[in-house]
Amino acid sequence: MNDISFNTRLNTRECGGCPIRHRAVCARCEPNELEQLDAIKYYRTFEAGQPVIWSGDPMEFVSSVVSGIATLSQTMEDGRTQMVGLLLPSDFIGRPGRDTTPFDVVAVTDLTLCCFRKKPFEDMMERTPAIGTRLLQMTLDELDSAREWMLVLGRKTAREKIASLLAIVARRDAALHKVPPRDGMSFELPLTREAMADYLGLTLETVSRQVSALKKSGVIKLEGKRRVIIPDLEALITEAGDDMDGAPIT
Amino acid sequence: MNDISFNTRLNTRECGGCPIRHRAVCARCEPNELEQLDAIKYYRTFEAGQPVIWSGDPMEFVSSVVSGIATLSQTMEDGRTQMVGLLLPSDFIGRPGRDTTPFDVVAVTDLTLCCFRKKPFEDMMERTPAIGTRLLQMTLDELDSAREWMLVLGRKTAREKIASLLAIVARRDAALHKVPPRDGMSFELPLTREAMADYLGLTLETVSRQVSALKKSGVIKLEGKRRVIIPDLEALITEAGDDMDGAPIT
DNA sequence: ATCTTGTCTTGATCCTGATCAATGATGCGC
DNA sequence: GCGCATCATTGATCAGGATCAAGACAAGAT
Repeated sequence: MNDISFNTRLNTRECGGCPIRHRAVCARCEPNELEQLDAIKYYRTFEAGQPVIWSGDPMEFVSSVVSGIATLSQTMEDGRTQMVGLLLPSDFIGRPGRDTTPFDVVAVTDLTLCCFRKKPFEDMMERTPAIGTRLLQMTLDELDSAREWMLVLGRKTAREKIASLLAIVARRDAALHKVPPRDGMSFELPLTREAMADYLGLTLETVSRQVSALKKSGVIKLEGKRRVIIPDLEALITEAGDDMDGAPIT
Repeated sequence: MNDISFNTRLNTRECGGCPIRHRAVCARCEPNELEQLDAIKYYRTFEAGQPVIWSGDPMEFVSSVVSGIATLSQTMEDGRTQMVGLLLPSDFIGRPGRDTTPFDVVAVTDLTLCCFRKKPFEDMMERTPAIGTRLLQMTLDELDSAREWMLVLGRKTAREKIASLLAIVARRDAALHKVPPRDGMSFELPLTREAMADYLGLTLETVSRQVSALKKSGVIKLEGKRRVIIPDLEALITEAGDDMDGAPIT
């Protein structure tokens, strides 16, 4: 793959799963009926670790993740925290119709968001029902994911939880590169042990132990601390306590 | 309150939170632009304990709960079960745009659903964007609730989980009767200990013990096994580990 | 080269909630 | 009334994961 084709792909790729299917980067693409939105859209970048918005803040924009990873989480007064969503490229952030943000959003890696000021976006939704329809589909998918995660949090063992997380990240990573997940695939795990613990309702020590245990039993291999290799995808999914069906490739 | 006024209220009340704000029972009400839906809507009743639909079944209708209570749940192959939603009157069941049902729906009490065949409902959604908008709002609310529940499942102790469940049912019960929740309120807990356990990711023994413990410390009172009295709402919410804000009255 | 700092691993011990088991209520059919 | 089924309570014991604590490892900073 040479530079030109790479750049071409980059420049013309769609803005992730943004409900408005505009182009993310290239200004030279063929016009479409939604280009008016260019007037109200802008990009914001955040460094790894930076908060994007806090729970309770006024919601001034909605956005979609262009690159990088963010987390959606809640914290109790005594400091216990639970991650409630992992935002990968193509995920949507925000709630048309609400004024305040319900959860904390934090950039895990360097992060680029494609933002729309909220009011113009809502006006646009009214004029273009297709946006609402698409947003409804995305929201329904997220609701299914959240509910599937409730099974993980409520009923799975620590080992199953880790395997579930790895299986999900593997699937999403594959989907991001538009290839089916396969045996032997590898991916960079974007989360620290602590972030994994927050996601899974565990402590970081337990996460570390169970990751080691999965490595020892050959279900996963590690390159360094973060790159994970999945020699046998079905084995991983079995460890997660899932069967092969279910689990859409989201 | 005499019989006539009671019947009048009953006959003209809206069909819960159904995205289509038609009248639930009365055929004599003033016509509105959505009455065409009467042609595609019908009612179904289920006895307590009956399944409404199983995960994976083809989805032939969408519906809204008119009366009674249903649960939305998932089960693993080995039998571990996690409830992922509690469907009270006004809740919507179904997924426009999807063909199969993602979770099991079971009637907990006797249940009446107001159903719409799925295809005509989808057509209607296309012609009437307001329905989609309303459905989007409802779905976003459900997503928030699901995410709040993830904190309960992932990070709260057994005692806090029980208190959280009681607080939620108390709030929803109050909302259903259109009164604010208040100290001294009481409600019929519609769930068995086992169903509570499935909702909270606990065993029924632990539920029983913690309910007893909350009773012993005076946070709740019981009349029989099922009727719960909340002498001090704030105390209950404190036991749940929440602060007073958050928690919309849904 | 050494010191920091952040991240991860591993060990020892404790405690919450699961599991196994027995016993009480309550309601229902006859 | 009695037997039976369902649901709930309570007790004894166990185990999975939390907690507390010590070190390992890598990447920068000085």
